[in-house]
Amino acid sequence: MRLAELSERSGVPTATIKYYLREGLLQPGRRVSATQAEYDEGHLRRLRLVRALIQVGGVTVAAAREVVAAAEDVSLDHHTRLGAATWALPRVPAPAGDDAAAEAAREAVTGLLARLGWDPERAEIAASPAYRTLLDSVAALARLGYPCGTETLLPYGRVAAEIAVTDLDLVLAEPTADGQVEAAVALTVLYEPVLLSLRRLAHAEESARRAEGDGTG
Amino acid sequence: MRLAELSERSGVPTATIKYYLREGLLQPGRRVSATQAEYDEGHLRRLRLVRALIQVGGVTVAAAREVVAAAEDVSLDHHTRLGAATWALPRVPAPAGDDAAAEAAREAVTGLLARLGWDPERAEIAASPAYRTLLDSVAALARLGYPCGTETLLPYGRVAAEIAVTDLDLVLAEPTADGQVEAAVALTVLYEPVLLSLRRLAHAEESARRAEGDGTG
DNA sequence: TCCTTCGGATAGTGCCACTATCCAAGCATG
DNA sequence: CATGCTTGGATAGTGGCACTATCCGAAGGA
Repeated sequence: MRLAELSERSGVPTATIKYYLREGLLQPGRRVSATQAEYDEGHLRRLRLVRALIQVGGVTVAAAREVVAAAEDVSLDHHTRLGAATWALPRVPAPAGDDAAAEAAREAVTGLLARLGWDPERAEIAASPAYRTLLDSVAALARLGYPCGTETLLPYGRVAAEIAVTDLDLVLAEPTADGQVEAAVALTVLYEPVLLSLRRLAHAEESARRAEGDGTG
Repeated sequence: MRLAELSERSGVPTATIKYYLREGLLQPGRRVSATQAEYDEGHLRRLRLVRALIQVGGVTVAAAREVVAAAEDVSLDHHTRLGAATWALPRVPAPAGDDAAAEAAREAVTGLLARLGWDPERAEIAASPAYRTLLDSVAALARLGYPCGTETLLPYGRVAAEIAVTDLDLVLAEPTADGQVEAAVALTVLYEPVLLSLRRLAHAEESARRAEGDGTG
């Protein structure tokens, strides 16, 4: 199909598709003449994924490029490619920190990993962007004086472990290796807003229940 | 204290504090002369909260203004003020949608609420921004062909309900009403990156375990 | 007195995700 | 073959956002 058709079927403006091509989020089409290129279903599928990552997942264009590059890099082993989504989302410009709160955060998180039985030496954990984000977020909580010690974090860690099992099952349900990689990216990122929204709704539900229960609501 | 001291103690540049004052994220200080104003510990605390919301929580300045306005609006009842954080974070510019995927999302989410025993008529749920975000996110998953039916969503809903109980306990542990409101805002927003980071780390841990377990490296 | 500091106002910066315009090379029709 | 529309690539511009740099007159301090 032509670029115009790719645009029509995906709902993405041609100008935006050209931008994505320039930025390397999409492989160039097969050149069929000096001024024409041919795109296939793979391009359409990739385009839809990229759009969802950016619009729904809130991923930046630069991060999306990292993600898709890792996901389609066949020189990496399957396990590494599955982790692609995890390794490309800072989302936080690291508000620095070498104060007491940062130290408390380090301590709380180290204790948390121990309590969860997660290996703190594992490179996938200690060196990951998510680990930095976790430290920064916990430090921010500490700076505001809110409880965020190991015991406070534990329920969140348990819940994360539980969800991860569900997530992995969904990913591994995909029949092909490439399908699993794409699923890992899509499900990791797109279930984030789902989870956060559900948490907020659960807050409303739980708060309303308690208000009703104690007769003050 | 003067604006300069407020800046020094919070680590926020004076120009940025002025900007926040202009945008209504911070109450003006007590005017002590035509060119001087006095700020107190309350301003410092509020400033730290706003900074954390924006830098760590990724909240926009406009949304932060909504949140703090609702949180300090004494004309609202306690329950409504506690919900302030829930009501001010679109984070997603609503990618439209009245297609089959949107319909499937509506159906799956309705079923989910039923299975969780949440009241779909409750205004705090059905009318909340989080509900829209949830529908949009599920629709995006459906558009990509990933499983997101009621049964698939159920584990995430259960986990959200579980976390909400923990969250509410933390909020209600605050002794004062104002403290609870601020805690609701801070903990709702700042535990989001904590939860998402932990989920990513759990992915890495779980994936590595499975890879070790089945001997494929 | 003189010099710094204060707070308020205004305009500008840098980044990001597009988006509008232009261009030359096809292709399609009479 | 002429004509006009379409295509894909290149370039520059737009709008939004979160600051940030500069200027100003008034106040305070040595």
